[in-house]
Amino acid sequence: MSLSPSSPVPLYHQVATQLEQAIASGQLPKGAMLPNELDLAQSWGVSRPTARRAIQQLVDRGLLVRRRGVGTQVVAAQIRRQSALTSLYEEIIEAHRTPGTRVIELTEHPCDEQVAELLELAPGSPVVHLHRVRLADGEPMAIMKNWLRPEAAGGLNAAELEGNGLYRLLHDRQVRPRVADRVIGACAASRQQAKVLGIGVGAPLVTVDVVIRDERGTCFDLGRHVYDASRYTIETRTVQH
Amino acid sequence: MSLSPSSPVPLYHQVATQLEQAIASGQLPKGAMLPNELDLAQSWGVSRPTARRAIQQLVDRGLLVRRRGVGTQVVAAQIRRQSALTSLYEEIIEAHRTPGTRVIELTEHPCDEQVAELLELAPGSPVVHLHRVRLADGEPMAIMKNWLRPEAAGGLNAAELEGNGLYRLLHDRQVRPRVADRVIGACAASRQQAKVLGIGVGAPLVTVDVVIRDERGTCFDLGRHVYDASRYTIETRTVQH
DNA sequence: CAGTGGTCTAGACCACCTT
DNA sequence: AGGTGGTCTAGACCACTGA
Repeated sequence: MSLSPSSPVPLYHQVATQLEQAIASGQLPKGAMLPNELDLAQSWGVSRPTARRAIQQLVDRGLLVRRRGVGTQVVAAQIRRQSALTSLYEEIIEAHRTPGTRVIELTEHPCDEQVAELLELAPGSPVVHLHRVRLADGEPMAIMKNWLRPEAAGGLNAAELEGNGLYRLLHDRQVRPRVADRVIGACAASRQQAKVLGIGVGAPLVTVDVVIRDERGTCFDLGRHVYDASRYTIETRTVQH
Repeated sequence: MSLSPSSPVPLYHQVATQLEQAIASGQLPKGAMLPNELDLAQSWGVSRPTARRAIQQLVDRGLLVRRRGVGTQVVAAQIRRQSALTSLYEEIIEAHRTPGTRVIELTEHPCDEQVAELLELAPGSPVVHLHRVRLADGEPMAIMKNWLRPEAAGGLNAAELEGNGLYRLLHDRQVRPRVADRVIGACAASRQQAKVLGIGVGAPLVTVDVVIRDERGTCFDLGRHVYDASRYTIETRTVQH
């Protein structure tokens, strides 16, 4: 294991990353027991708290399981990327399909009451409204509507949205999502939705309403997204502490 | 703040709990800045690492936000219970509705190949199959099918399942869920599903496939659940690190 | 520049599990 | 009894923010 103590990336994170790779590569197969903390810390050349922190990171993600008095065990080689706050755009790429976007609308206009309340703006303040259709391999897959605080979305244009995920672009503008609240449900496709997605009226859709906050705790994005249920599912992993 | 150093519940958790209550009660309103770590640690009578750990716990749940060089701020008074691994039974109670269960089937029989692989059993090994309809205020809300390892579900009977959530009963048998992988999607109600749920054929359903592992990393439960989308949504909170 | 949170270390004690 | 992970402490240094 090769660590750079002077690197800006923390030691515990370097350790965790390499440990994760050892699991993903099968070098540490499912069911394998790890050495104890002191041995690991010594072999990594770090203190016990630092070693613990690295291990804990993988425990929190469900890759390792620990039991007091027993030891640390590898649960699964599976390395599901925590879909987290990443955009659908990246998910499509990871599935080795070609993402695409059609921008239907990108306007700035006064917001209604409901949007104002959630974005913590005065009613009637200007907000950026974005309406997209997301494609995978050229076929429509999702209808995505977003309402953004203008200071976050300023200067966005349709051209760059066609080639990048929204969050990628916001990231470049120093807008970083931190907390995402989602409400996931289902509904039947309306006539309009069915037409856009190329499916039948009444076909099942997965709906996701999302509220995104930045590191200051202020909400800068509301999303109302619907997905063709035959083409998309949401995968989550929860770990009990 | 009153702490019991000799209590079996860790200090950092006692602190976190009381801090959470202060936020929930509005004593620390949304947007409020907390004192710095050293002051907090001193006022709580704990060391800085312990204070940090308590704070971090709330940061991970999205209640607090921290910025280096700036401070710690309350994000939201909202205290969404992380639906986590809890059963629908508890969720219904929290919504102040009356839960109910109809046990349709509770049998032990040889499993098919797919179930065997996921439960890590030899094909044809006996598994417990459970088929329930969940009610809220007497109205059907979800159809839940589960396949359980017999050593986990041994001795379950229909009577106790009518009055308790499955996980409550497993908990009493020392079976504790640790990692849950969920795949969430949507589908249209079949004729049979529609009849059971009292909705129209083709009505949208939320589907959840779940794989539950215990602290040893072994999978002891598979679930295939469908919910009436007009009555149920899934709420999640994700925090980016 | 002063103040904040982020990282890292060293060592102590304890609760728990296995044998 | 011996080994494991879980908790807690004390103190040091650093990176970042804002005035």
